[in-house]
Amino acid sequence: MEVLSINNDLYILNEKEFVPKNIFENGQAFRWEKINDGYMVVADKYVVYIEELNKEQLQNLGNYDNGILIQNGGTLDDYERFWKTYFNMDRDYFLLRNEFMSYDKYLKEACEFGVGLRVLKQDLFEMIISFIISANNQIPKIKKSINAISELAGDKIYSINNNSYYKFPTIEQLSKVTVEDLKKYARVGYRAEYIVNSVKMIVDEEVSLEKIKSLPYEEAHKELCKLQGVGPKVADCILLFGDSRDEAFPVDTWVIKVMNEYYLDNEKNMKKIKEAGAKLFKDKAGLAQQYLFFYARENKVGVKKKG
DNA sequence: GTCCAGGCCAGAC
DNA sequence: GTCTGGCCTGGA
Repeated sequence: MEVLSINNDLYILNEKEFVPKNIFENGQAFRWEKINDGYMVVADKYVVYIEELNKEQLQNLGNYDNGILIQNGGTLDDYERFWKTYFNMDRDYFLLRNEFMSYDKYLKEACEFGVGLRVLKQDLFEMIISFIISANNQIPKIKKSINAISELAGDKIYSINNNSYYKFPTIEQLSKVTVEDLKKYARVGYRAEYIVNSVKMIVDEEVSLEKIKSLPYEEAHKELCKLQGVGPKVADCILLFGDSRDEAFPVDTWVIKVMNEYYLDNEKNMKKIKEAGAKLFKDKAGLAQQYLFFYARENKVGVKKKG
């Protein structure tokens, strides 16, 4: 793997374990938009366009086998300080998949299907709010709500043509937004109270984000569940995508389907499904979950066909 | 009009 | 502790 920065654009070269679709369309991130063959992504203070390089571009850069463009991603310093962490570039996904492929034939198939998937390390506070919104909701709506909240309270970071992009608000900024505005502009419905109350609990340090980062997984999970609108599934998403807790195993409808299709027999108890995940995949349950989830949703595993 | 979506909460047992 | 019904909203 090699990283270049040319004219404020970053290039990640000769890294096969990096497929934008498998990273962004995997339910872990919401601040992206499919444009042409790539993705417009807002992360921290950055607004970037990410796409796979074609043969000509690879040749011009110096005969690389494959590569990713992060347009407007910044300098190598930006890479070291932000992108490297955001994309978890220190994790060797090739090794990880090889390990998983020896587990069982289902995980093997999911790992082959999901080559290039990576679990992001995003901002903890942003993940808390994002996944409170995600409950009983669908991705296009979640994305709209989060963009609206960013526009409502966050700093403007970039404008192009008539589009403006906003950073996700800080705790301080979001604490000033009212339930009424969240309902009216962000269309989050009954989740508005959850957001306002949870932000207040964080501001008042009834729940400390620093503490959560330092606690062992089980205790961090318990701590997050004190927040309104945060249950077991949402807490696991927050820990997996916002704090790189690989043992977190979010059980959503797709995981219920895929676990019952391959590992369990019509188990409906979420807690038991989660325990099965922990037993099967141990301290890497969250990573296995990502491959299984992606495979299940893309292939509609466990969905009864009509007719 | 009806149904449901990447769950949580409150109340009942 | 475990189970059930209700829920904002927008699109099928």
